Amino acid sequence: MSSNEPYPGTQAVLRALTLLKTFTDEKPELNLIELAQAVDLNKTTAYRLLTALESEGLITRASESDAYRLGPEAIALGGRAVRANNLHKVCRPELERLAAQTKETATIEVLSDAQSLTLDEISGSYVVGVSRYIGTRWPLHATSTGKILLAYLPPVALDALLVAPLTAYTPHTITSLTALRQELATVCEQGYAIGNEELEIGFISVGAPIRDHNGAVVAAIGVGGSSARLREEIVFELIDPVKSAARRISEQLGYRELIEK
Amino acid sequence: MSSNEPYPGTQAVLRALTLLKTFTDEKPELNLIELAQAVDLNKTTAYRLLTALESEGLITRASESDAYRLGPEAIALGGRAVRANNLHKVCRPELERLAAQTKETATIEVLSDAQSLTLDEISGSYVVGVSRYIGTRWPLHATSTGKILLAYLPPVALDALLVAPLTAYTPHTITSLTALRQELATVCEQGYAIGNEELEIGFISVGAPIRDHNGAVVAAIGVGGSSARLREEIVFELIDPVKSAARRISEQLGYRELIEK
DNA sequence: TAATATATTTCATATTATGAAATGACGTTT
DNA sequence: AAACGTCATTTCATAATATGAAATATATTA
Repeated sequence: MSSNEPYPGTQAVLRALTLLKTFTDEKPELNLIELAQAVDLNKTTAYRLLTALESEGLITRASESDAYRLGPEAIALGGRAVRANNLHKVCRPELERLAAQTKETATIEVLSDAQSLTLDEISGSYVVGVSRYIGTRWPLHATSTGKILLAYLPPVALDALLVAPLTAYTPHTITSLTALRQELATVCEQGYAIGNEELEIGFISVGAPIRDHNGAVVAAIGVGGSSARLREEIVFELIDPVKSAARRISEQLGYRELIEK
Repeated sequence: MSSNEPYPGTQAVLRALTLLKTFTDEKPELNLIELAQAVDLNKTTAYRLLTALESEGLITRASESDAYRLGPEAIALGGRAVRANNLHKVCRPELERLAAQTKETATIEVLSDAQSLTLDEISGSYVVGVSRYIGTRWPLHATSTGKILLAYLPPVALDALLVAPLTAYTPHTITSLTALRQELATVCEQGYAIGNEELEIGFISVGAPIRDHNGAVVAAIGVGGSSARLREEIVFELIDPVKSAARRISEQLGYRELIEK
């Protein structure tokens, strides 16, 4: 079977899932017509699928307007998905330790869909809000953890992901493919990556690779915060804690560092 | 249309969603046969639906075994659902309902800056003015909602907030730290708090905890009014409505009460 | 090597999803 | 108050699509 032909007999399900994915942070509430247009479905069909999704709690409707939005069951599902990931279990205590130690926000990220997906997050003591970014995806070339995830990729996989143009989020974003490859080489050599206001002005972070028992890099751990606090010499103080946390997690995943040089 | 007959033309979608819900914290990894049996589906049908879910990233398979588990897209979906269902949106209709039902004034409050901050308010029919207190902060130890917010705090955080002296606003205000700790224990046990003219003579209220998808208490909901109306037996009639409203809001935030005893 | 257990594919069939059109609900304009 | 507009919802004839029994592939165990 060709790899991206839809599996036969799944049209309705695929359409329903596409509807679910239409809800974004930018447009979290949509009405029937908007949804039908966005996914190019007949209004009636969209309505029927939405009714099914609603009956199972995956979407709800604002009581006043009758706009649809993602529902409680989606939240519960996401929670179960996070907890099912055993990476999450192992990383939790290390994230807490890292956040406590540095007073900055610590996250673990995995590669998902050519982006960096935040699996878990602990806010540093400077921030009140909790886990605002779990489940969010970030561009790989503009974050410290993203660069980690890229840097250790096998060449073929890397080539597939490194395609121009690289969106410039700030004046610091690396936008040239050669410059990025250069940076990734440095990252590999150092064993950590720094994200210096490349995604957002005012945000600086440090990331390090998490390896499984085969030595494959399966995730990245990072800490970051406001550039107002993290002046250059302070950023450097984050490197060791992050690398140590990454090493301890990797060890728990069965990774044994090679002794030789 | 009868209310719990499935909407026609949605069999496949409903079956797919049922499959998704089969993954739990206790059994986060399932193989084809287990899944098919659990939801009483033909093996082939289950397989086809799973393939569709997998192709959209809602489920993945452990690379070694070929067991299914919830995938990254489920995490991403959950994240978006959390952000789309903020407290304010979810609470609004429940506040209105509570105010209509009890004819008293209903509010939601969150912890902010060692005080209880009124996020939203709906006046009951007995009160003339409307939402006079949105954005106001109240002492934690002298209100029903404040005591709720304290009662479920982790010990360390509680210790940081419980510092003498506790200002006496009325003769009923709890001013001893030990008495307050005692009261908070009772509140936890009961699942509601009563504020009996502790902030202001003539004002009585009942509060209950609102939990997010992690089970953490993130807000409190309360109703209250004049002690002239709310004689003891009437106050007790508020408890159930408030607790129910809190429970419904929590459910919408993705909280799933534990089933076990 | 055979046997077992599981995943995957095939394919004829009719059940089920589909969408055009009609209707309903509700607010806004004339 | 009537006419209009917008959007959600229902109806229903039709065929496209989901279905499941059976066959096959793949891996693991005896």
